[in-house]
Amino acid sequence: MGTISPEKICTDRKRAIEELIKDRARDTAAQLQDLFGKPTGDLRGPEELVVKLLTSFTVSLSVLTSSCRDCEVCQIPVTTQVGSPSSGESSKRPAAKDRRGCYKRRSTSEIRVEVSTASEDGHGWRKYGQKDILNAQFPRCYFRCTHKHDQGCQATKQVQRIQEAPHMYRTTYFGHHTCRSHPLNSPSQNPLLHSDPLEPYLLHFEPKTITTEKKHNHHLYPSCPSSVPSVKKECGEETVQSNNLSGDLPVVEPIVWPELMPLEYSSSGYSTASTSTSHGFDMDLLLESGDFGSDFPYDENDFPLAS
DNA sequence: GATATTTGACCAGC
DNA sequence: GCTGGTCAAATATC
Repeated sequence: MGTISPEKICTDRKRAIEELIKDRARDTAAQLQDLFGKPTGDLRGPEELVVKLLTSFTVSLSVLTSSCRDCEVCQIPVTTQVGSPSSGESSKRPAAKDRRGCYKRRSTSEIRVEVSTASEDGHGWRKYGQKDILNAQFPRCYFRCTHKHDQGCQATKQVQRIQEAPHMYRTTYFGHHTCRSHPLNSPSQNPLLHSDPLEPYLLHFEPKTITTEKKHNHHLYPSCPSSVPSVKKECGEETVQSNNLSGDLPVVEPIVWPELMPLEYSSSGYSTASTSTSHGFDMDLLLESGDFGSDFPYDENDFPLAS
């Protein structure tokens, strides 16, 4: 009988990782968790099972990714160098009358994927596009760093609502911030920027302290609230950082958008619906190291910002 | 008036 | 040829 080649093993492992990472098992568990949305301190029955399930995913991912870390096949997190630092979008523009669409498409840059329920990452993002994606129910929004021009920051991100879990958003970060728009951008100051590549795979459960001061973003910027609050602020003055993934970080202002939690939140606070407690699990799956946050590519009526 | 968002157009890659 | 990513003019908001 033939033996299974290492490549085959790695391929299978990769598939397993993808199954865990992508929309299926993890999001299903997340949906279950969301259905329960119970406080952290009193887990019983189904709620506890959900937490255990999510924890199992975390452990599985860690095992799978650690067992073959150096294999190319298993390199789910794509962290390759860009061919040239001069690969700016304007480096290869033809002298056309209309430069629209004339750009240098990013080849492969540092990619980080995050799935979270809400909030932002403290960076200033400017939306530069939106596309309807084939076979996707929701459009994909494209953001670039606000400091792209003034500081040459090449960080971009894509935000897309997860079809199977509409209350969650998949944020894909490309590149990293070279601007100084946020103190947490520094690994030494950001406990999330672990040196261990496995750390980002952890599912983060955190007690979310709900405040009622979440109006300003949503009301001022109903379309893409998370992309905006910090836009007009100077570097280092970011104060809104709701997607706090670590208990070490101060919860400045947890943001829960009404459309995300329609049964729980009202303008005056939270009702006593099933997930209305002042504490709840905020599951964030960091699939790659580094940044964190997501966006809300929907308007105040919860309609996709499609054309 | 300045800045951000929307949206159609264009191009790269498959 | 199709799809996704980006640009930039038009528009909206502050």
